[in-house]
Amino acid sequence: MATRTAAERREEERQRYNAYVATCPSRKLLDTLSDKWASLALTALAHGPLRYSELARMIAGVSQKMLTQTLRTMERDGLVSRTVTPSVPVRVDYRLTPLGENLLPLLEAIKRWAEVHMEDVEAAREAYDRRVDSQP
Amino acid sequence: MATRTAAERREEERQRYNAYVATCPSRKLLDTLSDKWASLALTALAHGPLRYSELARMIAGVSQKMLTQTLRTMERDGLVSRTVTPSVPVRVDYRLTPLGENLLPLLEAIKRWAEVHMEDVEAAREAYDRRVDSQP
DNA sequence: CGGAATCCAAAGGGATACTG
DNA sequence: CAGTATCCCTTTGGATTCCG
Repeated sequence: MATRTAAERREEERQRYNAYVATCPSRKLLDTLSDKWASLALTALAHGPLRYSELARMIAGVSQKMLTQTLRTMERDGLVSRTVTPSVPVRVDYRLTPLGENLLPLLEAIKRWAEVHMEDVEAAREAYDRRVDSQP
Repeated sequence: MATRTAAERREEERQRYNAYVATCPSRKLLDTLSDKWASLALTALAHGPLRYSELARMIAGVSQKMLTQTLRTMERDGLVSRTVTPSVPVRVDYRLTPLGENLLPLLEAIKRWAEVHMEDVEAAREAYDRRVDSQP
């Protein structure tokens, strides 16, 4: 049956990739960092704990769904901790764990590389686009 | 017209994010590195140029479409260069540019951080999952 | 050999409405 | 306030086919 075979092959490929990700720490870390809002949340929390609504305001453009999802993932990964104060209304604070703080210097390194080299990338892109545009 | 307004709002959000990405080098860099196959291609090319088919074999699990797309993007970003030898059949080699080579140490830094700390992340995940599972 | 073009399924993610 | 649940559009990416 062609359909089933194709689906199975797809599943195999997916698992091959997952297996790779599972054994490759760098890949796992990149997956975490590149989560659309994770690095933003991480740097937002760099200077102290914040409430959910404060985070939502600082990370302009994030939807409530994605903010919650991002924070959950980061909590699960041990990068942030979540503290509920059972007042009325409830108050929830997020703060970096030591592990999360440990990640900040790496983000800094990424930022530094980017600040130094991204204009070269920009220039390369423009040059590339000019080349392509001038080709019929 | 509700439909049009919703679509416009969505478009605005998208552009807000794009505007942010455009002004944030770190975010741009993370977008590049986290491209599912970019870091793999980068490290595959670390020790010298490779042909298209060689890359395809080294990066097991990548589809031809994604490999091509990744290489195009990296070429546009000035990270790799593409050389066509017009023989029959054609031969195409990819190699890192100086800019691309310059990125390798950063990948190394990411790899080192991951190797040192990802087991903490693993442990945090298991602890988190145990906590959640034991809650009805 | 090294692609480009097309098609389609699956995942991602925003909007909205509801809850403790 | 800080979420959860649902709906549904958009994007991603694999499979397949065709080309120089």
